[in-house]
Amino acid sequence: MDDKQERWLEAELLVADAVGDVIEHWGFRKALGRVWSVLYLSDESLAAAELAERLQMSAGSVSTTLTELQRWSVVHRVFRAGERREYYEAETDFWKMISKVVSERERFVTRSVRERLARASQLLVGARDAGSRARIERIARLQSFADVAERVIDTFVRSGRADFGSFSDLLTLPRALMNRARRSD
Amino acid sequence: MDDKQERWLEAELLVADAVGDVIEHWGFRKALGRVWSVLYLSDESLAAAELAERLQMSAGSVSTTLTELQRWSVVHRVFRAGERREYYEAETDFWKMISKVVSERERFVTRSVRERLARASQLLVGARDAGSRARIERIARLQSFADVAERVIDTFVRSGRADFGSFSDLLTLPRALMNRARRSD
DNA sequence: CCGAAGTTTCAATTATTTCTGAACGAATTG
DNA sequence: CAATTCGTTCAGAAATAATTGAAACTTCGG
Repeated sequence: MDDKQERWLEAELLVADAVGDVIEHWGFRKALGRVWSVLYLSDESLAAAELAERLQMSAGSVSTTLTELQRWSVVHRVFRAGERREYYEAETDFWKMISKVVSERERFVTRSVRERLARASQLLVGARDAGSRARIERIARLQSFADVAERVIDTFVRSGRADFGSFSDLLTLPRALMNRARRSD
Repeated sequence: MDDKQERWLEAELLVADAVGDVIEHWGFRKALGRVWSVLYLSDESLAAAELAERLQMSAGSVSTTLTELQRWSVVHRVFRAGERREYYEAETDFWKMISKVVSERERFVTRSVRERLARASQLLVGARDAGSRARIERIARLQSFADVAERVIDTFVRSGRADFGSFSDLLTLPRALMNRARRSD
């Protein structure tokens, strides 16, 4: 029945857009979620052209999106004997997806931020007055925060478990160093 | 010494931009991280004008940014007796910040996505052929994924601990329902 | 080798996000 | 109550990001 087909296409889009919105909320392009969804919902692997058709995207955009999804190990290319085109299927191990994404984001913190904090700290060495000491201390806090964050995320990626308990007071300065007006709300 | 002051300004910007980049990587505006940093590094609470000055932002943009930071409970307004202007200070309990953000993002999944998945599922009820059944099953998987995700995130927000072990095979379909070409890479 | 089919790349366009600056409003003071 | 100081808002400007469409490439069969 044709009615059935039509309903299915509507349902597919509904799901694709929902997933697209979720991952957009987590900082990715909506298209990534939409393409993954169609692949996930499909019985069999699909070629780029079919994705473009179903999601009303251009060939270029589908290509870009598939490349990115593969970079995140969230979609895989599959080989079909005798077929010229390339087919794709969705990764279904969600843990793989999460851990890949998280560790990727972690790498950024590690590499780039660390050295900038260190450089900032360098700029202040030798200063002896109270103000400077307090500033040095605060930068040091951010650095140890980066350390802890890296450890926690690392453990998370490895084991699937995370404990953020140690984060609470990492940034809070000892009373002695504080000199603030009282909070109003 | 003026040299000291200059170095400090440079260090401050270095830190602010580093933090800005991090939080940008996690899906927020860079300005949020920059403003939070300057507040965190400061001895005392600061007024909007000082933030604008130090970060070279317009008054409007500082105002918007501070409002958003407060919405996330990441910056607080403080009252200074006898002063007309409003002053701000950084929240230093990082756990508060994380949990607020995560629970906010969770809310989105809960509200909007659930009903769309349900609607998609509705569209397919009654279909008896194998293809339709498989599709219904896959949508059901996404739904239970949403359930589990919500539980895990909820626990995380409450306890600071998360265990993603249960995620691995949630989306994977039973062999019987699969009909795919073999993976090529 | 040629041509067809499929894919990637990229400059140009379009859409979206963010920021600015000026106007408005509220609060405070002389 | 006029003048001043802050803060917010918002229309338009500027900056970024995503998408298209077409050209360039790649692969493969003949």
